[in-house]
Amino acid sequence: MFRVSRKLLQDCDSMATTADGCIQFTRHAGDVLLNFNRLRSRNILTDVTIQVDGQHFHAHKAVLVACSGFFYSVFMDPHNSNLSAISLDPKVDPKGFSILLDFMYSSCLNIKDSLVLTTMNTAIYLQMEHVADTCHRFIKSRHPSLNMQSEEGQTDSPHLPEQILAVRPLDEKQSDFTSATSPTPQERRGYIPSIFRGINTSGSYHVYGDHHPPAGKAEGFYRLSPPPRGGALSETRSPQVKNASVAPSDSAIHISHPSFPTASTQPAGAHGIIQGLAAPMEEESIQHPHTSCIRLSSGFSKGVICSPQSPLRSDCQPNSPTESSSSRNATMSLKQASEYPKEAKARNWKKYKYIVLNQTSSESEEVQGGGADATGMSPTLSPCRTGGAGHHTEVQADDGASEHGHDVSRAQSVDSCSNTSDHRCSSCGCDSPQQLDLGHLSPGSYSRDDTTKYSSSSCENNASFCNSCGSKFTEEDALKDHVVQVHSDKPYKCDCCQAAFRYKGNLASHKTVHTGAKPYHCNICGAQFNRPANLKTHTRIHSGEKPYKCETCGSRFVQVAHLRAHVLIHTGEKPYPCEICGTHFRHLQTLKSHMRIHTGEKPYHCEKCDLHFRHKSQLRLHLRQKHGAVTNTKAQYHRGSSNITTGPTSC
DNA sequence: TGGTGCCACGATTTTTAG
DNA sequence: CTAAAAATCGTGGCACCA
Repeated sequence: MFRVSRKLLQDCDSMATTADGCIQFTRHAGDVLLNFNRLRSRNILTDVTIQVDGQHFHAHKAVLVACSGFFYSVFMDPHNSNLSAISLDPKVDPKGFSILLDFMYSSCLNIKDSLVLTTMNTAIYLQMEHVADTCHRFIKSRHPSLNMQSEEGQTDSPHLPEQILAVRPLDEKQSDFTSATSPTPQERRGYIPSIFRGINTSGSYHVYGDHHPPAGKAEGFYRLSPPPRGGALSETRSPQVKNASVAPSDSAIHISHPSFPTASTQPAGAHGIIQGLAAPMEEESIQHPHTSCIRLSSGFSKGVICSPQSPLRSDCQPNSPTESSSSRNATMSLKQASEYPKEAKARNWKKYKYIVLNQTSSESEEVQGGGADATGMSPTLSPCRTGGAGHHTEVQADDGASEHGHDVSRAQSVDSCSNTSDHRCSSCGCDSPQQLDLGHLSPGSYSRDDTTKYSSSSCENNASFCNSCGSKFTEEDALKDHVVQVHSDKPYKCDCCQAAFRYKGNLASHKTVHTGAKPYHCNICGAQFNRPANLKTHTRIHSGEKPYKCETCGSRFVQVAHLRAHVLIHTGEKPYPCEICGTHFRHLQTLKSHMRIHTGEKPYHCEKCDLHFRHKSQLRLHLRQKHGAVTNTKAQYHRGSSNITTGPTSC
């Protein structure tokens, strides 16, 4: 250990010091889980397949064991440690399992009214009591009349224990599944979650870590019998619960991992969200000394739901992650996001890291478009996903409270799970379900869009004010004109086309492209370039300089973009999907070429043979083989001057 | 001016169809 | 087995942005 200066901590915003001076990387845990989820999404290093009602889920045993007592029991058995696949009883709802699997990897539990019972029962089955407990409280909070009756009913349910973890041999006809014996009822009884004993505030959750499910063969499948669909609760639930299951509006529960700066948001009336403490606690929130309190956002309920304590575990089993007990980390992380130093090398590393551990294509798009890494803030992304769809969370990097001028309480992330954000001005009370009114933002905290930058509509009256000079306008158009004429941040305009640029250099570059001038010459080959930077890159061809090295294989590249494309080989990522046939490609160009299969386009034509080819390389090969054509090599031509030109080609 | 995303080329390899 | 088709991947250059 060593002590660090305040300056260092300021520079390294993801760090914090403990009392003994230990450097704590506050985002580390979150990053690790996020990366695990990315690995899972790309099926990298997953070591087990869980089959649920015909659907297959790939996962990492370590994560499963860390989060589920059930999986802990399965995989910690030395006889089962090599299991590569497990089949749950088909009665297990794959949707419920998917939700819980997503929770394991993201710390966000996203459930819907229609699935809350399924989710709860699956959680019971997987021995994720705290999740089941939360589901139960969720139901109860929506339907207080449910009260304890059903809980007691569950407690007394004579068949429940056996149903919760009924491990039985797979049907003999499925030969690829190994058989397994069932635990004794006494063993199973230990799995009864506390919710069936009522809301347990004593923390006396049952220890299940000492239980081991029956051992199957070392390799093969387990088949496991879950509680009956709908679970015991559904059998004894009150009419209110029935109503809850068909409630028209879905609700989402977000349980924030302490390491994740996730803040759930919700529109009034649309989603009920049990929100972690990423956002500052509101007045209705209560910090219980022994429990982590999660706020039930307005529009859903005004109540406070106290998250359950983590169930006790055996000595060797890790506790499952529970809800956030503090918003400190989350708040800090988001603040860090907005203040993260834009040091070039750091950005490069984050970019590289993003590539190496990027998600699926859809996620990739979200990251790029949603700014996951405009500043490389991947750790600030909420990993909340729904149904394995890989939704991302956009982080509102700017600090609402500081920018607003009022006491703005708003969620700090726009969560795709709820697809909304909760922006509320506590001063004037205005509510913006979509986005915090830019008019509340002070100059300098705006988007790059000129029109939205200054256009504002005060919550206090109908007048609009220029945030730059304070001028008042009664009409939005007048304000916009004022902004463009007076405060445009792109003052450099092209005389020819009126294109505007923020920087003088950009305008100069732009003019060079309209003139076509290429004043920069390569002294070795004479190649001409319009930009010194392009010439500099070009000269690497001659010097052999390849500054960008792949840390995996050691390959070196002239351009960092080439390295980025290259590392996809190692990650296995194919971020370009064909929307028609679903085939994924590693390179955009390949996808474009592939799309010609669907369009039937064959743009490359041999006039001598009247043959059409889909790919230029096909035509080239044809020309060589059939007509003895000699095409220019890359080194012999420059674009536009060769006999193989961009676009459709004929011989 | 550096960083970066994107486009495109072309050699090569892999897959598929006959 | 062979040819065609498709995919892979390294590479060079352009142009936008800050």
